[in-house]
Order: sequence, then C-alpha cells, then structure tokens
Amino acid sequence: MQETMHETKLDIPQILSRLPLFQELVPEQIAALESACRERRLAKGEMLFQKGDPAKGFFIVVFGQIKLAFPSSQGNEKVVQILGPRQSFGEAVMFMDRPCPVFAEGLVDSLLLHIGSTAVFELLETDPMFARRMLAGLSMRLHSLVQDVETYSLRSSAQRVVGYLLQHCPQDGPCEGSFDISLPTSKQVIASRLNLTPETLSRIFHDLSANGLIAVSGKQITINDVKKLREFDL
Amino acid sequence: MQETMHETKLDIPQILSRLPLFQELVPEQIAALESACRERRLAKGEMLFQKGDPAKGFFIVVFGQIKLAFPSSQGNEKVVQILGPRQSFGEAVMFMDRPCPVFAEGLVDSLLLHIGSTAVFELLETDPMFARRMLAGLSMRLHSLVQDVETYSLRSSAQRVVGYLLQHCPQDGPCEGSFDISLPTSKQVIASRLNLTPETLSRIFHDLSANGLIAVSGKQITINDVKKLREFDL
DNA sequence: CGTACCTTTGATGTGAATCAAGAGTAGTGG
DNA sequence: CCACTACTCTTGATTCACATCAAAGGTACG
Repeated sequence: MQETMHETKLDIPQILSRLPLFQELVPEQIAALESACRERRLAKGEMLFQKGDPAKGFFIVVFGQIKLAFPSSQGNEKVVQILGPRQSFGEAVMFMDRPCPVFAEGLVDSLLLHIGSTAVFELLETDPMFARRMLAGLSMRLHSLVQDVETYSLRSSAQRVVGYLLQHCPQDGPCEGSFDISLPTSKQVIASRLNLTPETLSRIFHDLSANGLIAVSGKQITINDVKKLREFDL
Repeated sequence: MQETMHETKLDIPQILSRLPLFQELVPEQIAALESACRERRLAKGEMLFQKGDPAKGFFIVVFGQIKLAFPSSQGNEKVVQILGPRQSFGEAVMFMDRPCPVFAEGLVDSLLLHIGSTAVFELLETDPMFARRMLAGLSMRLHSLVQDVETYSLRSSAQRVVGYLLQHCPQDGPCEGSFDISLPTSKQVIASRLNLTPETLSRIFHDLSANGLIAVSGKQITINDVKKLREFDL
C-alpha cells in the first residue's frame, strides 16, 4: 500500500495539492510550487541537516519517518518531534535568518520534498488565503510545543507516558473500552521524545502492565481500559 | 520617564507604528488598526484571561509586565514567559480555533492594547508584507520555545540560571569584564520561568556568589566575570 | 548463526524537590 | 514613625523520582 524507495515516478502535483497547507491552490499555483520543489531521498540513519545549518525552504515527508532532535555534549540526544507522511517541517527557520535549532535524521528510509523559500514567498505575495494557512500551521506547531513544555514541567514520567498513549488512541472522543496502538518507532526514540531514559520507559510500561491497564508486546500496545488509564494520576 | 496608570491620553497610532510588526504600515492602515484596538488596564495580580479561554485578538504591552503561565493541580504554576513593554502575545491562538493553553496575569499594574482579530485578518488580505512580518514573529516565538525545551531537557538547574543571566547581559557580543543586571521581577517568578523552585534558585545564586562569579543584592546582580560564567559547565 | 542493537531488570546514586524554620523586606494603618 | 501583617527570600535537613551503571535476555538482519 505504501510507495517504496524504488518507485521513481511521483505525482508531485497530487501530493502537494492534498496537503492541508496547499489545499485550494489553483493548478497554476501548484505548478509553480512543483518547479520549486526537489525530491530528497534519505536513508535510515542518514542526516538531512545539522543543528545550526541555514535553511532556504522547508520539507514535506512523502513517506518514511524523520526525527528532529538536538544533540548533547554527552552523546545522548533529545528528540523534539517524530514526523511521518504528509507532515512538514522547517517552515519556521525559513522566516527567520536564524540557523536551525535542531537536526533532522531519517528513522527509516524516507522520501521528502523540499520546497524552496522563494516559491513560498511568491505565493505569500499573491495569496492571502495561503498566508492564513501558513500562519495557522505555525500556530498549531507553537501550540503543541507549549503543550510539550507544560507536559515536561508539570507531569511525572508515568503521566507523560500515559498522555502519550492516550494521544495515540485512534479517536480522542469519550472512547471507552480497549484500543490497540502500534508504536511508530523504537522505544528508545519514544523515551527521548518523552524526556526519559529507555530504562525508565521500560519500567513504566512494566508497571502499567502489572496494574492491568495496558498490555505490551513489542511495538503493539493494548490499552485495556481507556477510562482508567485517563484517570491515572499517580 | 515612564507613563503612569493615570495618564489618560495615549497616542495609539504612534505606539502601533513603532512596533516591529506594524512598522511600514501606511497611516490609513494604522488608523484601521486603531479603531479595532481597545485599551485594557490590568492591576497587579489581576487575571487577563484564563487558560482555556477563547481569543478573538491579541495583546500588546504598552507598559507594565505580564506573565503567561499554566496552572497546576497542586497550586504551583509554571511560568512560560514574562512580557514587557512593546511585546505582544496571543497571536497564535487567534489563528487556531483552539482555546488558549496558558493564562495571563499582571505582575505589576499594566496597560495593554487589544487588537481585534478581524482587523488583523483584513490586514492580512491586503498586505503581504504584513503577513510576512506576522510569520516572522510567530517563527521567532517558535524558535525561543524550542530553545526552552532544549534548555529544560539538556541543562542542569545551575546551567539554566547561568544561561538566563547571560541572556540578560546588556549586549551579547564577546563581552568581557563585569555587568550589572536588574532582575525584571521577583525571584520566585524567575525560578518558575527556569523550571525550578525558589529554594533551588536561591542556593544556586549562593553558590555562584561563593565562587566569586556573581554578586547578588536584592534584584541587582553583578556578573564579575562574564567569560568565566560562560565557561561554567558544572 | 553470529554480530549488533534494542529492551528489560536489578542495584545504586544523585539532583533537585519538599518540608520546616527563620530572616529579611515591603506595604498598611494607627 | 512605629508596630503589624504579609510576603519574599534564605538556609538546613530530609526525601524521592528518575538517571546511571551494569548485566543479562531478545530481536533483527547480514
């Protein structure tokens, strides 16, 4: 169902026009973007850019998985975000003349599109609706970063894990009963994303299992009782 | 030199046109903003809005000081940002239909301007340059939040304090020698901003003083040796 | 089928929070 | 001007959540 690294032909206009950011653009706007856009294949473990690099555009994930993180002196790194298909990143640095605050690395073999900044600026000149979408997109990202800060500051490690699991429930409504979640990547990366060590994440999964709240089998997590898990407040 | 709470007449066009966001707007654009703009006086300790409130515009600090923070179950709160004159906040929530993730409270008696969102959207329709400034503004905020996440995740409490002091040096260049800093608000608020308890901040100030790196006298902090402080890496 | 990495589990360590008093430092009103 | 109250800040003793260190499974993959 998913495209592979060896499939060479991409319908770039279709990919672009399906993104929230570019919906409602007319074909000629899409065409302009297409010509400002370059494919970039990234192998698992390969670095896309380093912290401190300048940016002259932003990226869209077509398929694969990318992590954004900052490096640390002692080799350990802190994962800021894990990105999957149809997500974009790097917009913010494009609008500043600051170097990128994080580095980007492929978690698996991936295909990205790079949109040059001049095309974006031209679109901005002529299409106020696009500007609004762009602003909305940045605002959403700001919002989720603020939530991250709240989570890191105010919640215990177990609460962060529970929050993560609940966020990844298929639907977010008043869902009762049990759900199955498949972790998007290795537990060490998720641990870093949640600001904890792999050991601590492992122990928390163990505890939640022991209390019958979840069941863990590799990357498959079964949430037995969403309601109880939500009430979890150690 | 500073306006007081009792000075009633404000030159709103001048205030607006001096803001980075609104520079280069023509007088009639400023006039449109002025009519969409309401004064809001806020006493020390008074709440401007609660976490969860919707927003139909954003705020500019004319004078005074505002803190943005999230509340916590156990009464302790986490300060996200401390805002002073000529700074604005609340733009991001305006572009989403999400409730505000933080609350805002006056740290001292303050005067704010509120700009209605419809005026902003109209400006966005007609002025691409304004859109670009708005995007740049949000990007900067995103950038500093990412830096906060990095700081909280990767640096020890003492390093966070040192970083805070260095950020507040008069200039940021290769400054040698000593500087005087005046803390913008109480130490407890600063402690919360740095994600630590007042006790811990006090101890760190004590240690830095004992090592001769700084001298503390109330809100006055003297940095004796900027270079040594910068090399501080516990 | 062996090497390399991911994950789990246990023992131990530690940075910063919490708890508990005191010691400034303001503002307030008589 | 001096209590009086109410914070804010400091200092010490203690606790605790989580990291670190260490070692033994698991699992994937060439």
